[in-house]
Amino acid sequence: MARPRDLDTVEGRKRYEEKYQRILNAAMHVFAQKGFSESKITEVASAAGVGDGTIYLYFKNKDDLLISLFEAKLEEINAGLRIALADIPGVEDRLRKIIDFHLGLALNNPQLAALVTIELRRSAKFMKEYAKEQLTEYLDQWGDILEEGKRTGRFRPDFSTNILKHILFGAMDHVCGIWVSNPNRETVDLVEIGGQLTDVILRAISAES
Amino acid sequence: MARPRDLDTVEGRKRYEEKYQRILNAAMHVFAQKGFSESKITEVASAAGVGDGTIYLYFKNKDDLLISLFEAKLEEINAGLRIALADIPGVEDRLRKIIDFHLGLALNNPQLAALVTIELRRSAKFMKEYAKEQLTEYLDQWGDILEEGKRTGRFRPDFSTNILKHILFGAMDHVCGIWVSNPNRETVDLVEIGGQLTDVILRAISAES
Amino acid sequence: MARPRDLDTVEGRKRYEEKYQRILNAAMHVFAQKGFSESKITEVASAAGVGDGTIYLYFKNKDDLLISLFEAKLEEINAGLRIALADIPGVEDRLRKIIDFHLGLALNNPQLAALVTIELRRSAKFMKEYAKEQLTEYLDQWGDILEEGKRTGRFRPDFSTNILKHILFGAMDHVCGIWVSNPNRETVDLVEIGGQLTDVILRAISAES
Amino acid sequence: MARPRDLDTVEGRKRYEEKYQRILNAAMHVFAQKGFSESKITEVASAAGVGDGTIYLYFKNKDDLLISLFEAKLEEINAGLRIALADIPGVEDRLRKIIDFHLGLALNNPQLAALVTIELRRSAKFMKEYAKEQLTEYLDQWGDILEEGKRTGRFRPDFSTNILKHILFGAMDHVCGIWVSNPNRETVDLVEIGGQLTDVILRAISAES
DNA sequence: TATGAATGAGAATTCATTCAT
DNA sequence: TATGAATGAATTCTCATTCAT
Repeated sequence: MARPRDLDTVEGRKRYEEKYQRILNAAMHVFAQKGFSESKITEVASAAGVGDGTIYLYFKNKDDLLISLFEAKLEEINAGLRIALADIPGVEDRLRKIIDFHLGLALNNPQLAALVTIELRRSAKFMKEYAKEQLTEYLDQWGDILEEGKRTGRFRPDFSTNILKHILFGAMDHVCGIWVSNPNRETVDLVEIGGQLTDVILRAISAES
Repeated sequence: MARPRDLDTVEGRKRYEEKYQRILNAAMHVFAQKGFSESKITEVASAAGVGDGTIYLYFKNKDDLLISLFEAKLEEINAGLRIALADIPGVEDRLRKIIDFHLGLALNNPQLAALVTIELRRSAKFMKEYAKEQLTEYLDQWGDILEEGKRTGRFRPDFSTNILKHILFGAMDHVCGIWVSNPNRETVDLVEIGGQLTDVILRAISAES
Repeated sequence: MARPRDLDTVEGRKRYEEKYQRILNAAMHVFAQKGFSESKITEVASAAGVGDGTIYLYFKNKDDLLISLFEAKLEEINAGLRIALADIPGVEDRLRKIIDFHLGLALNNPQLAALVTIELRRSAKFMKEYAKEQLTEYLDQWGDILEEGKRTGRFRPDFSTNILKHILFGAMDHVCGIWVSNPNRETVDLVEIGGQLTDVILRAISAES
Repeated sequence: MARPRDLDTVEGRKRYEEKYQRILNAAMHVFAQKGFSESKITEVASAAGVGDGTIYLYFKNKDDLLISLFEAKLEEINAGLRIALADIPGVEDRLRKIIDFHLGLALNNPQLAALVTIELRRSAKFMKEYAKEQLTEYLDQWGDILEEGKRTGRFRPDFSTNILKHILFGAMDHVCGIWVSNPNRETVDLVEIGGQLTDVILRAISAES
């Protein structure tokens, strides 16, 4: 692999970035479609409109392509969530928002959602070395809300933030996974699901009961 | 593949069954360890203490081995759950039991839990064609309890059984997945998690709040 | 391979011979159907109604099965031809007879004819080491007639017996091969072919022209 | 198999064609030597001086290699025969030429002759689906001469063109086959054989006898 | 003798990766 | 930089042969 060398010119960096993203997007589509190990580099290359060899100018190998894909997308998602939550005051509303945001991810990019739910788990290696950091940050944003709710007395103090954030995430992840892998996706109502989940969780943790 | 022909003698059927299970168990260990597509038939064979070719006397191909593994184990699990719930009267206790049962699966056979959480999702093909039936039955046992709780007035009537069973299952599945893939497994307390989850869910759906 | 040991009892020899022939016939059918290298020992065994291993009590290996098949059948054919020609006086009639006999082979046992035309050539090894002797004897019976015709003045003296017998055999062999491999065998008239060939050859070599 | 994509540049097409022929020739040698089913792809690859995988860039699989080999060579032969007969006026001379041509094929390329005589018959599949067309065209060129001889009154009208062309071809094919598979090839005189065959056939079908 | 389950050497084929252009 | 033809290691699966029963 030889990373392009004219990265110091603005021109060059832009061209580099553009193709890098193009490959990443192609990989996302192909991997989501057939699964990582059934996907061929050639398929990704032709989906990206580049030569097979070009992939190796931008990524170390096939594994690195998957890793980079997760890194980039998860980072994007984390940033997105941070922005989405930025100006929402109440913890209940923040919780509502975070649930909507997660469901929105699946709605807007089922390809990526499918990849994350299915392939991210595939390899403990990826899980541990690369994606974990980003995933942890994502989960922490959930945890922060729960923590804040406890602190402000809006949420009951007697549950483990750490455990509950996983419970919440797992519930959403599974529900999205079902939706994503469902061929007649239209008939299932993600919004309804979001409402139910919000109700359940608020009823369970609200202090005023 | 030439299924052995002396299945009509009791002797023969026993020997067949014994080796079939031996291979299935070996597959479970190997697949759980390295993931399906990273596992080699040779590895499964030598783990089972048989020749490579022998695998093909019992299974059509590598895919069939995975499918058969899921079919057999999920069936076993469903039967186990049915028995476990058989003589428990109250819905709250039944719910408690079902959560314990699921966590117990992970505790008693992390190998299998890892396989189910990770590899079962791998291929929509498997998901849809083979395992779905068994998975549906498993989820239905969850749904039945929720339904019964509503009917008997113990649970609130205003939640969707169908959605909640997925939420519940997803939460547990994720939490088990985390635990299973966690190298320092000992330090995380699955029982504590089970307790928290039960509390949360009962608080959310109990009618008397 | 352990040739049966009770071959000294009449009883035993008969049983041995019977099964030997049974396997040989099964092999003929199977080999003729799918070709030698596409045929599996299991197929021959089940066609013969014996176990796979039993084949190896009667034949050294798969190659030996083919060799033995050719040896047995060609020997049978040679003997048959010798008898057929035994009491025919004139060389013209003998030539006519030999042509009829060859075509009759194809007519009566297309399976074998297909095998001989196709598989006998396959391996120079078989050709040279085993079948050649029998084939040579067969061809010699053709040569003998031509020789005798020359000697008695019925046939022209100016052709090479050795070459002509090959030409004759080749012509017949090919024509039979076409017929054998022809799916709508019925519509082609082997008898007509025999007549034409006889006419041509007699016109070419008769002395009285 | 991924057929090279730069076939639109003259450069590329030439390089492709060159390697395609190189592999085809290597296959001819190897297949002729050991027979198709005894030949390994690795052997063909190393005989062609390419990697194993390269074969699969040019041919779909091992069978396709054999089929393509026959298609290419038979086409070449048909074209050659057409040219050879182009400017020969008399039917007797044309018949002589066609016999010489066929024997010349064996003389000049015993490898190919061996393949055609032995392996082309191997599989009825190949025979019927692929090679038949080319073989038919070849035989038709024989038939055309016989037909023309009848029409012009040079040949007797009382034989079946259709049958005789097969008789002729069979005779030559067999004789070539013997020669090809004969280790001490030098001692047998193909030219002498050609002369004898021509004499016999002309004596048999000429009208002026 | 007869069996057929077990074996494992062997072969075709795939595909990530390289590298000459 | 970009390409895609070439590679060959690696893997699945087959099937002739063996051997315990």
